[in-house]
Amino acid sequence: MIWRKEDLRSKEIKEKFLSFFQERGHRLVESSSLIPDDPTLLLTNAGMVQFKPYFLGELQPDFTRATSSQKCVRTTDIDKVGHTARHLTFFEMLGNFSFGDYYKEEAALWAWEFLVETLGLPLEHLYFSIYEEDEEAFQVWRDRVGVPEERIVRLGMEDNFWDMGVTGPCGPCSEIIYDQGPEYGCGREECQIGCDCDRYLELWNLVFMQYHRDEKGELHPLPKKNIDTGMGLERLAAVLQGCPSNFETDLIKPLIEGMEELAGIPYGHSDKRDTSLKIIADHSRAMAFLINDGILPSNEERGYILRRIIRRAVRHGRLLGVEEIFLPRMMELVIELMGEDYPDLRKNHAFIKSIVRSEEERFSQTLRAGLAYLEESLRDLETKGERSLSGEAVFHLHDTLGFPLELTREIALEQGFALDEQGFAVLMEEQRERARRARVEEGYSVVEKEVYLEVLENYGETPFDGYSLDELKTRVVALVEKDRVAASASEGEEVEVFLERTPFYAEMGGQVGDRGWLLSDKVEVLVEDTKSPLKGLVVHRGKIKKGNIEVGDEVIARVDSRRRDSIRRNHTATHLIHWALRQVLGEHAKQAGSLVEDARLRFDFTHFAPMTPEELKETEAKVNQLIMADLPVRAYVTTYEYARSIDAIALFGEKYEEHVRVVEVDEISRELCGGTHVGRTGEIGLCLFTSESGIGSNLRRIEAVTGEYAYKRVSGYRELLDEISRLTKTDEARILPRLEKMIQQLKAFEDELEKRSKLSLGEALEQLMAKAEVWSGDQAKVLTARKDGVPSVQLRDLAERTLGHIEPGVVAIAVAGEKVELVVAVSKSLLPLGLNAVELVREGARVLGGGGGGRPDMAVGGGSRLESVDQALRVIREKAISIIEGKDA
RNA sequence: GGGGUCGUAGCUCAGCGGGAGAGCGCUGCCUUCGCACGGCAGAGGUCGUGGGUUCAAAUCCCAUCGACUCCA
Repeated sequence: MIWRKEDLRSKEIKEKFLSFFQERGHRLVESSSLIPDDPTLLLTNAGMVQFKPYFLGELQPDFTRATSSQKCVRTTDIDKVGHTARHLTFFEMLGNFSFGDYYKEEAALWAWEFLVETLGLPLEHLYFSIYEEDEEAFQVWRDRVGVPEERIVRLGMEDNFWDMGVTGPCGPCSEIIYDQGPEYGCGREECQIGCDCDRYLELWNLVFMQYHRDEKGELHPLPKKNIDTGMGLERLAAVLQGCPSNFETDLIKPLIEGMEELAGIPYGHSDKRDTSLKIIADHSRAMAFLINDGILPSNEERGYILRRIIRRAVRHGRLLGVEEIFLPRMMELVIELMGEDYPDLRKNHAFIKSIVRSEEERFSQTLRAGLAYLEESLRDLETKGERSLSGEAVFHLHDTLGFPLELTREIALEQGFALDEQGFAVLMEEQRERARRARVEEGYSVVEKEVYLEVLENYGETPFDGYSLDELKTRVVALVEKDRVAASASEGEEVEVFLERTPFYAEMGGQVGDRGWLLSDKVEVLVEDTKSPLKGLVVHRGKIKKGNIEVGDEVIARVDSRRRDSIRRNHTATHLIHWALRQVLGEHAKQAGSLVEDARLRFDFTHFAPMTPEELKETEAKVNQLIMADLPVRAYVTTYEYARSIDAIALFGEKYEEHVRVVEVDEISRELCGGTHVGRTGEIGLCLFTSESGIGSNLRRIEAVTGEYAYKRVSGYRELLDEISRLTKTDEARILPRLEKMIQQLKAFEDELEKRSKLSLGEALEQLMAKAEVWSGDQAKVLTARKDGVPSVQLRDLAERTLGHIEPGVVAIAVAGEKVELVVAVSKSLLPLGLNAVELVREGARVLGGGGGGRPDMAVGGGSRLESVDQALRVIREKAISIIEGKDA
């Protein structure tokens, strides 16, 4: 039976929850972006994600209790969405958190108070699960909260022990479960709490973080214990609103209704159709929020998750018989429904719709191409009398054409074909294996890592002074040669040098490592690259040009400052480009990677279409305006918290320390960045874009040059122009009309030439007839001739026309130039005699040391033995005559 | 990061070592009061780009650029 208190709108539920915990000393923290700061996570999939650094002890919050309603996307159970009452890809997670503050007792008491006393959930529907070994939790629930013993259930590691991965904080958890009644169950006898069906709904999970698990898997008690709880808003709303599933709540129902109208299909009449409606409603929410947070459909990482969600939704739209583009309409509904709580949605409204539309259109294309291939394959099978589509074909559809497996299966079955899904699975696994193998080969080898670790442990981190200095006096603290620690190294050897402190910038954040020299009275080392294999450790790789080096030596470390200056220019220019792109294209144009070298820079960013020439021009112009404005560039170190509060651009997916470096260009651009920069933008001189290209769907790349490299380029252009105007014998301003005219003339000449060559073909024919050898039999003639200077494209024509003069007969013409070309034409009427142009031309070509081929009535060939032309013609002639006579006789 | 497929006329594509083609679209003419349909004629191509192999490359090989797609 469905218990129902009153219709509590989900908005009110959320407010009640948040104010409940605010009243109990919790800081209200806003939902963070779906793109987490944490590089180990693709998406924000739980309420605690933004608090993870606090739990790990990496950052200290200025509060110890927090509460939030966090938007989350979770796709691990995407296949279950629409089939169960409770699975969603997008949901809002209500949570309260304690960072070393209160623990189990308060967490449990408040949870009870909120559910039972504030919301009035009836006890007879509630169960409390605990980790089987967690006596403390048992006592809290029974003795402190007053839960009857029979409503407390003990579950194992699988269900009630929580961790963040292999190592790190972890602990038992306790779930509050809502029993929806047997009619929601699977009906099996063994159905009980923990069952996979919809009867026992896990409503609220309280995690008691009390251990730290080390690399060996051992548990150590944490000095400061934490609480992390999470309750799905949709599930709670479903319970409170008396809904059989999440989909009937006021959070989702309007979307289902919208889709009912779009498809003209009523909800609640067919399980299959209901599933599609549910999937579309759920996925619509997810895609709107993902795009809203700046993710674009792509073929990798989070963009790929978004793409899959959109495509699944489209697919189910088609299943419901909606053939036209419908997702943009769904986006409107999502925004209408949730825009009040998430005002960004309204702001990005047009953008979200356009992205969804273009992805839906693109997918329609994919479907069409796949369908064509599939139907053809099935027809082939039909004619061969087979009834099963091969694993290769299914894989090809999926892998290359992006055609979903379920769709292949469905269409094949419809037409009475089976498919080899096992074969498909094998191929799929191979592909996965390939990708995994390729992944391991990155980074430093184990041996290298160990050496570096040894150095780091013995000598500590290398302080970097390169922001202000290009040169300083320092001491060699360690040397590594051929992956082994060494005490000294001598002339001619490759060596890795570790210094007490250094002005050399190690490759990081897309900026290449510095080059330069290590100098003293006794040694000269050319540093070819600088890297940082371990955090804080700088290794100078180079070659000893002169003398010997020893640990303990005093050296002057001097960076190649001309190269460094070029790098500075490019790095600051990169920030300017990032800013300008966002101005011109919109906020969605985010950095997706960059490379800063001395000779050029490369900037990758998210954008959904190739940039137009106008956009490129405008962006480049904006960058150069900033350069001419000669703005000051400042860099300073501050706390991560503060940097975020002033909206410094951080790269998503990067991990930041508590203290971060901020690089500002005047009041315009502000980014977290560890790189080296110019002091004022004017130093960049000039920034020229050299290319814009696509590097994946919705990923673009701009390459540019600055400073002396830009100057060199411009001066190269000028030389090119000079050269062109010299060649075209005109001045710069008139080059274009001049060239247009020349091209026009050329075209006219070509047309004229073709006309004339048709005429001259007649001439050639006459000349050829004049010196041709003609053999006349009763039934046919054989003509052979050599006629040099005929272009290959006309040779066939000439042969055909010659044949016209002697019909019926055989014509063989040879053209000698650099090589010899041969053509043989045979009247079609003579083919029954056994004459074959291909055979004849091959006989001749063999003499010339070549080969040939074609059709029985017209064949070409050739060879390189110029001296044998006459012999080749003779061979063909004799062969042809003998066949004709042979048949005559 | 690792794979796969595709780049041929304005569009959709066939051809996959020896004549660069089809359908739609376009232009003109015939038919019609006019349009659609139909008939006839025609324009339109560096076969993505650059190398190589070959007597011969749209076709095979390599590189490169672009589009699509799967896996991580």
